[in-house]
Formats: sequence, structure tokens, C-alpha cells
Amino acid sequence: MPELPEVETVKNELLPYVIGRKITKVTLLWEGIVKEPSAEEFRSRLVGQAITGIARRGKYLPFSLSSGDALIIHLKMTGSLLIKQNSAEPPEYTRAVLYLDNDTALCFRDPRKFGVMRLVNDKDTIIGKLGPEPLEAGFTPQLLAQILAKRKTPMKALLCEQHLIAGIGSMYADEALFATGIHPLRTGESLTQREIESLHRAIRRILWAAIENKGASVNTYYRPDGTKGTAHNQFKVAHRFKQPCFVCGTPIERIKVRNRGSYFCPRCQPLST
DNA sequence: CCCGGAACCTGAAGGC
DNA sequence: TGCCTTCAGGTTCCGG
Repeated sequence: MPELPEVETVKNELLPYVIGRKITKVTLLWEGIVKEPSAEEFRSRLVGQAITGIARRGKYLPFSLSSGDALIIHLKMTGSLLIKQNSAEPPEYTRAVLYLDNDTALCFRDPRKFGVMRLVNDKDTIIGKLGPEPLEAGFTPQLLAQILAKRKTPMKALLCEQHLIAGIGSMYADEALFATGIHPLRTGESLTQREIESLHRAIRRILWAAIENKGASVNTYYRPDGTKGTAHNQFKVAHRFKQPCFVCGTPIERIKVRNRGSYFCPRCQPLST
């Protein structure tokens, strides 16, 4: 599942293939992947434009174009952006192909059709509502304390809220909570100052380590060259249902928090002391 | 504004 | 073998 480290890896590894390249043709194999504008307008406004940059904001990938428009891609759960030879057949489940003027094709593969592309004048209407970037300097323990203060929502849900903190999803929320010994159902307001500082450090350390490992390939996440990341090899609790905790040996449990699977160690992450 | 739950979507895996 | 259920979860929308 692409979260901040996976999306950051996709951006970094896509950049050398696409920067400065002109889009020569757009093929939509499933038009529903384009949220706005219409499929027809999307194609005509994109063809002929050069890609001048790619950024990452939360889990969004804004591509800047020579026209001044922005192509904003969200991979959601199962999307991947793959670089192929433009003469090659696109991989199975490819929903859209951007052909570039260097003999390559950028394929948007997405088995579950959750992924989204938008072509917009102003990218801030989409990404402007996001919370702070957890790896930037402005994300301080004080800011995290402010975000969690007086909130009765479970910690697992709070960490996944994009308008509070941008880029964290289910896997890395589980990992950060385990590293801090916090049960996923603890409320935001129940955390002590000490726990908040520890959580702040854990979030940054875990996200940085996952970027160094090129993301986690739990299911269908692939890097642009088709290879997988290795960050999931570092997971302590995420997707380790019934397996022994590396710290105390207790079987990892799974509960639903806001309809999301949440993995945790019942002994290392007690709900009450 | 705060909070919780459903819907979207489909392949893989497990149970009977 | 084959059918049925569950699981995966980022985002958006709707309700109280």
C-alpha cells in the first residue's frame, strides 16, 4: 500500500525518466481513472506538454507541466507507476499510459481501480488541505501535541488522518504506535508529553528507514522499474497477525479501528496500565 | 468542528 | 472442485 515512503520512492525513481520529456500520446484503458476534467479534455490538454517536475505532498504526486497545469496522481491502495519501452505491451491491469518522447511509456497500473488522476490549474485546491509533512522541520513535538490535544479519537485513526498529518497510512501508523508502546485505541488526549515526544521520534525514524529501503511491498506496490521495496522486512507488527512479538513473544493481534485492520502487541501496547 | 461508519473496487486466500 | 466469505485500505461522503 503506497504511503509516504512508497510515494517518495516512486517520485525519486521516476524523475530521471520523465523530467523534461514531452508527452506524445495518452491512452486510457479505463476512463474512470481520470477524475477531472473529461477523458477527452484530459487527453488533449496533456498531449504536447513537457513534464517539468514531480513533487510529493502527503501521498499525492503533483507533476508540473510546461503549460502551467498540474497532473496530480494518487496511487491509493494498489496503484503503481511503471516505466516501460513504448513499444511494449502495457502490463495487466494498466489503466492509463502516457507515452513520452524518449521511447518510454509511463504505465499507471491499478488492479483495484482506486487510483486517481486529475489535471488541474491550481494544485493547491487538491493538496492544500493536507496537514504538515512529518519529515519536514516544521513537524515538531509541540505541533504533534497540538494535533492530538483534546481528541477522543483512537490514535490509530488520528495518525491516518491526512488533514492532521500528511502521508501516514495504516502500516506506518501501526509501526509507530508499537515503537512507542501505545495501544491503537488510546485516545489522542490520553497521551503524556513523554509519549508524544517518543511517538514523534518514532514516526520520523520509521518513515526515513522505509524510504532508505525503497518502500514496503506488502501487496502490489512496485517501484517504477518493476522491482519491490524491502521496508516490510523491518515491520515489527504490521501484517504479522498471530506471529510472535519480537520483543516479548506474545502473538500479534489484529483489531478493526475505524474499519482498518490494526496490528499490535497486546503486551507491549497495553490499553490501560 | 468532532467523530464514526459506509461506499468505492477486485484479486487472493481461507473455510466448508 | 467450487462456492462463499473475509481481507486489504486511502479517500470521500453522509449521518448524528
